[in-house]
Amino acid sequence: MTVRVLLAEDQAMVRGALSALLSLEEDIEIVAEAARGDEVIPAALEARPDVALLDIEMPGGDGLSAAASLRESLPGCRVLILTTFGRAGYLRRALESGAVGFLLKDSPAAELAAGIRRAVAGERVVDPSLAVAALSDGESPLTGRERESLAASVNGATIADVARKLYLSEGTVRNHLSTAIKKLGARNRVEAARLAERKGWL
Amino acid sequence: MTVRVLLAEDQAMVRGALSALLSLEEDIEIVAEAARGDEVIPAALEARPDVALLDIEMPGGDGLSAAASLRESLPGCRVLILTTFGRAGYLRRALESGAVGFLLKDSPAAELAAGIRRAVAGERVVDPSLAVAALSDGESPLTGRERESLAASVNGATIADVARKLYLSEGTVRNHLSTAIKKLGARNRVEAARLAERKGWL
DNA sequence: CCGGGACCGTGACATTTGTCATGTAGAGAT
DNA sequence: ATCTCTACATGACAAATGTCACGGTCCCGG
Repeated sequence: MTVRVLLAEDQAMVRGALSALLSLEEDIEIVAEAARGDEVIPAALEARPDVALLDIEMPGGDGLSAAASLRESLPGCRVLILTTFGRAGYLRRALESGAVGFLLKDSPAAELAAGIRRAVAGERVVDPSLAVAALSDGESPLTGRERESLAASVNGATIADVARKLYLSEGTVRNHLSTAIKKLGARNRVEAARLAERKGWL
Repeated sequence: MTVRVLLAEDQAMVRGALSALLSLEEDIEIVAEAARGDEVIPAALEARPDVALLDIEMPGGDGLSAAASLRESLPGCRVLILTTFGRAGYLRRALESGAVGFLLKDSPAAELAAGIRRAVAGERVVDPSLAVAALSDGESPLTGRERESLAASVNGATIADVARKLYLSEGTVRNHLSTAIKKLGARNRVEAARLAERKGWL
């Protein structure tokens, strides 16, 4: 009885390599591949996989929202998230989205097949060190507006730009950014954005 | 006659997957692996590969400088750079470092083995679209000090911090950043840094 | 109902950042 | 020798950013 796997990963060479890696396993079969977030659902409906292996960072919609929709349209399919970044916020959101596991590309290659088998067996698959980090990092201290303001100013946008985008006064945006900066112990909104980003709070 | 390959890539799972992919080829053999930049030279001296496949972004020294040292300590070994980012500056620096090829992780998986064979045959291996981009992007318009000032202010450092680090007056740093901003058509030093970074000019 | 308390919104004010005019030094052309 | 061009350095000034004190709304527990 082989496990039917859908593989979603945007970098073609990595996708092909992972496919080769999994094809070495007798009991695992790649039945569908996706290069973009919005290709996941159609491919899954077509191929009916037992397990979906999703990257987070993809063009056309990220893996977390794909996981959520997959949860609805194909409830029997277990979702495993496979990503580069061990951000606590990612893990939390992944589990909220109905994923049963969270693997890091930094982990040994052998854990991939093992994780798939454990997912099929109904277990949760989470890197232990990552779970600890998620607990210690905890929840985001940012309020909704603070998060929005910070997120809108990541790529060099002016405060005036952010204010326009959020339909707020410039003073208000400055204030939200200021409190965010203080909460995160940063010197700038730039540094604040970097820190929040790294924790997965954006 | 099999090709002996060294594989340097920091993400263990990707490394294992690429290894599996290449092992499927009859005429290719992985004789060494490295997870960090500074492991490349020792591993190469030990295993004497015909081809070194190097990622750029690695802890412990990047793949470009590893390529340069490899050029000296093992001149017979062809160097192929394998990276996520098709930045023009990366390509230029890679070729300056003595690499014979430059592959993108976005390319199809089949190009990897093909690229290795072409490298062994003495050909240059460069993605054509990337070569065009490199030519159109051209050289960096930034002067030395401008580049330094920008690079020092990427992660949210204050102008005062940058001035201290470079032993300059604050006004001077402001001026270098200002010209850099104007040259790149940016609104901020943040945006300027992002643009320059993406072109590989940092 | 009546405080807290959390979140949001705003303008005044101080600090930081970006722009400009100006000056110096070296390299190459005339 | 002089002229020109580029890179570098600096301080004065204008514009953007960060901080602060203040109100308003909503919700929850007493």
